Amino acid sequence: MLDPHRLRTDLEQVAKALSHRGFVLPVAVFSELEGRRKVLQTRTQELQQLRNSRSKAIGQAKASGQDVSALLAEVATMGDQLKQAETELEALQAELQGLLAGIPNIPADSVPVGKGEEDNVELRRWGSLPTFAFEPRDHVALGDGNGLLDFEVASKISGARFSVMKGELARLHRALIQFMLDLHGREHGYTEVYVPYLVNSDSLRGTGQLPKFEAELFALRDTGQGAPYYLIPTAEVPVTNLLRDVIVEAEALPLKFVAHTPCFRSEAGSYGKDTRGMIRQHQFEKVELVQIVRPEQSYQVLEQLTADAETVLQRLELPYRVLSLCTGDIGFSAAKTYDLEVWLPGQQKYREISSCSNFEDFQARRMLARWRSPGGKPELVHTLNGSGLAVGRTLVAVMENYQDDGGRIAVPEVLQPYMAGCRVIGGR
RNA sequence: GGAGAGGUGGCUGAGCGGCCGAAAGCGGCGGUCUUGAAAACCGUUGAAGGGCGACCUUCCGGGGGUUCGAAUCCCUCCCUCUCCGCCA
Repeated sequence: MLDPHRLRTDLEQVAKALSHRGFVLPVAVFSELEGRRKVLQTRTQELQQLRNSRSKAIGQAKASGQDVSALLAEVATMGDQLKQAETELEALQAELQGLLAGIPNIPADSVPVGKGEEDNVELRRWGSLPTFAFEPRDHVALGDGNGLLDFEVASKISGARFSVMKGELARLHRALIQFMLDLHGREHGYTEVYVPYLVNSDSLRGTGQLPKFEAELFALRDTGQGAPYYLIPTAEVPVTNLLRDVIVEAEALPLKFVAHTPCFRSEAGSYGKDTRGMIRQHQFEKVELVQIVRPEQSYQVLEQLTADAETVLQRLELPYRVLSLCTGDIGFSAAKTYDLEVWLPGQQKYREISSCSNFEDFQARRMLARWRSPGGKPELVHTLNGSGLAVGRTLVAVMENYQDDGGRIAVPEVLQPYMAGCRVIGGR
């Protein structure tokens, strides 16, 4: 959520900044609502003040034994007036809140201006692309038919966009998770957390998935009482919400968390996209990095967090590149985002494997996550997160980059300790 | 699932329908004292919103109701704890 005060005082500038990401701020609607809000709020508060002072007078008169019938008569019609004003104000504020909740974050100044994917700026590349003396297979060809990957049985059990991994491949997948958790936990100083995979709507509002992106979520059938649960689309939701409605002491910052969770996405609107293989699934594993920091440090931390994610690819010796997403391509809540894209020989393309973002105070304002600043006053923290990494896609990258002409897959050196020394899997 | 107890400020914990944004203690901050620190003593200390401002409004788990007036009474939901049952 943007700062409502800024929206009131600097509407044109905000609208301009948002136009860079292709968002049209309904300026006229907003200022009209805001104008009415101001009048109505003032009036409501005046009525409340009057009621409070009259009620107090009645109390005092009663206490001193005076007759209060005159005072009561005076106040008789006030209740309805006040109730009406309060109801109107509430409706108006709900409308404003709804509008506000649908406004995306303002891109940082350093974000390249552009319309979409094609305008993202490549910052650097790491590693050299593997060369093969044969036509490299994609991960489906490498895993299907030899018992490692089974999409048919997955679709029988569940449907499209699910997969079943077996044997050494399932183990390699698990090894990746352990490796990533250990790297970030032991070497990068993140605290490992285990969190719920089902969350309430407040949590999703806090990180910005609701109200705008409900269609991308899986909701559990309402059990009849209370609000429904949602399956998390990313660990970012439960982990960042650890700080919801919390004021942390300055010394406690930065808070660094790493969590491994499954992620569930409906992938609405991506029909026909990446239908082959396990690139785009309804269920996948991810190791997520989350940091809660002082505002003045967040951009420095974004670089560090991105570097932490890059380390995973470097240790796995997977070639990748880093993009700075342009204003037209960054996510709803983000002020700035770096994407890591790994090289997939089977597609002869770089594909997204991590997304590292600084949300500044956008999420913090929604969830009221604050820290006690040196002045003693609570201030909003800045929140960041990044995949470190998407496990399913990392597995795909390992399979495709480490294949040999027999369709076997070499186990990256750093994973071998997690595989009981196993050095090669698969083949037929 | 059954029975009971409870949710109040950073924490613990009081709170006859009006003098309660809320006692007291702890913690925090400032000061006195001290070479310095501790102790002691004095003062101060919740959050959100509106207004240039004096100031005003809202908030005692969430929502609804009764009342001129609700932390306090009623309804409802959620959560926590204890016991029993069941269960990985």
